[in-house]
Amino acid sequence: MVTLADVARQAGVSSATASRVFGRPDMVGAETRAIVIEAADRLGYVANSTARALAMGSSGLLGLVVPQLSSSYFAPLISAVQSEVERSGFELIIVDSRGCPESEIEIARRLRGRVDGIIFASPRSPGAALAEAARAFPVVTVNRELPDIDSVSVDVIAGLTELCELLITAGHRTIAYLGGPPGSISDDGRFLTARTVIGDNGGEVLRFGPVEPTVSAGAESLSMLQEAGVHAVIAYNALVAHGLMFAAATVGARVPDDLAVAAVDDLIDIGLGLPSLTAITQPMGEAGSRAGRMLVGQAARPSGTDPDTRARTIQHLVLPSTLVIGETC
Amino acid sequence: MVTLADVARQAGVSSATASRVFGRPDMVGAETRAIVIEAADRLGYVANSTARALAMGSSGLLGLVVPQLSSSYFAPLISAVQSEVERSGFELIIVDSRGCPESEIEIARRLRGRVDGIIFASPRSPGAALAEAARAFPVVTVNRELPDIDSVSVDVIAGLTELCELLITAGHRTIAYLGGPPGSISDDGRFLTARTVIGDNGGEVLRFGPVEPTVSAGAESLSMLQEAGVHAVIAYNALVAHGLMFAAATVGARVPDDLAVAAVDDLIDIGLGLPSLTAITQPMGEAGSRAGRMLVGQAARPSGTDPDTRARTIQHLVLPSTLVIGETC
DNA sequence: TTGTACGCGTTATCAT
DNA sequence: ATGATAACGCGTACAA
Repeated sequence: MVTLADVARQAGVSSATASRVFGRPDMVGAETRAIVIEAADRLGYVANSTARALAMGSSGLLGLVVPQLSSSYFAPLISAVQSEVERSGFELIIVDSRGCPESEIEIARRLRGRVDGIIFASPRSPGAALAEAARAFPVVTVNRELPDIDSVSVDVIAGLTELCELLITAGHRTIAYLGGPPGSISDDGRFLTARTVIGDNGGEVLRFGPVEPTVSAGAESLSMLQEAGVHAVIAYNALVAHGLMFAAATVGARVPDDLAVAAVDDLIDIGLGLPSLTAITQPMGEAGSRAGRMLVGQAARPSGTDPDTRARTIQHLVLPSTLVIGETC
Repeated sequence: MVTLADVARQAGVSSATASRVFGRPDMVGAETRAIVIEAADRLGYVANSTARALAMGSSGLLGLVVPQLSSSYFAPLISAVQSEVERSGFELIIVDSRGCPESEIEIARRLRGRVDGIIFASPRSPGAALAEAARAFPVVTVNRELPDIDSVSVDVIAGLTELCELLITAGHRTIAYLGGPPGSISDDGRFLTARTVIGDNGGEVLRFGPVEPTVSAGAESLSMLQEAGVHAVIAYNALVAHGLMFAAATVGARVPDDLAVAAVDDLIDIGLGLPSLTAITQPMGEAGSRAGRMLVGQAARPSGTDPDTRARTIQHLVLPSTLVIGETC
């Protein structure tokens, strides 16, 4: 490995000057700079980020913890966080907690002292554990508001309300809610919202599930809905909704005439590309870039900053979801 | 931040002893060990992995570069690599190259000096650039065999041959190949294999596409196939295949009677759960854990090891794909 | 078994 | 503008 000292020696300057060439280019004479750079890439010098991190007291590494890496829901978030973070000169380390609360905090412990901050996406851990982590380093949560932690969340309630009203307007009175996955914090909230809104409008909502958030689980659920005699369904998830539609198509049921289908999120952005579904589009990409920006803001702040100053300015950002009306409803 | 020195002072021992308690527990007296541990977690000591990395000359960090994070194809690979790597006490940093060759090597440059090794999954970069990276640190490629770099790849050719023979046996003579995505290295290979095998058996293969690897792109392609009068299609990808099937169901075309559908990979493992498709199952999870193991093996080797020793033992692991016969064919 | 002292590669302070 | 030097936190010969 070729070090800064090697470059300095080769260029005939001190290692301090060589260091400045890369860190503070303007603090060094134009010609010396040229010489050093020349020497550097002749020797193939690459800065050792570990040493730099130790000297500067920060690693330039940020963490993102998601419950499921392969989830279509988080894909745009992950992508956006990565863009945002790299744009600010940080590196991103993405970890999959596999939906397991204990592993979330286990991950936080492992990452401690290695990253400058962490984003927890839809964390399932107890708030206390997250707060504990937040005292160790900057933390931003997504879809989870905790008193002392910056957060950005998507307001599905608004879109869901709009959706329920749409269904009522369309004449539906009995509406199925097909929920999932088991253990999801947001599932209950969605059901309750639907029940309230629809109940207030003289309708009734039947809760089915929970089912796995997969196409086949959706397909298998169709008969259940048909037996219950429902003609409108709100699916937890676009995969489930498409399973329903797929099964409906194969048994000759018409959408939306025989069964109106809607979903709480869509899959347009993530390469599945099934646009005509009536769904609540959640701006996960936007959420990701906002969360990324918030974390960078915290992490970039000189570590000497008075902790109290940071504690007093907790942000809770809420992004609106929008109802996209397709042909399935 | 509480350092090892703090712990040592608190415990009344030297920092060397404190260090050994965590690194070489057996080299320290039982009671001193207890005291140090006591002091450590009373102070809430967490080892600074940056400093450790600098001192030991390795970071305990491995990198995984994928062309697309949200791809259902790579999801099981990513998951497996992560498991494997964590099992060996490493941390994994996952980066999305967005399918852009330049960004692959750009990433390699950025990660240099920060990670102990990298896995490139289905890299599109020129071989020379990858070889260059491989001289800087341990590298393993997936689905790309380069002379001097360890690799593990999945042999789709075998499964595809089998599939073609199946279609021929079923009586098909004119078979469509619906390819994509643009720029994929493997796409050409698949088409050529299909043409060769089917041609050898007196059949003919028509190439369509490339199309985006999405469900909707598949759905939109159906009419194209119907106009061409084909009754059997091999889709690049299971998403595309399901788009075709979805479109077929809605226009009343029967699968497999009117149109036999097969795909080169499936989506069973990744939460889409659509099992009845005839498809070539690629063991991406297995590939991931093997690649992870290979990289760990390289990275864990003491850095003082003679470079020549490592250079002479390049491994190219090839995993078989298997044809899974569903109802669509 | 334990302590002393040095090195890892870089940045930052303080001279010059 | 540049150079000497002290950190940064930890591992590890080497000595005791």
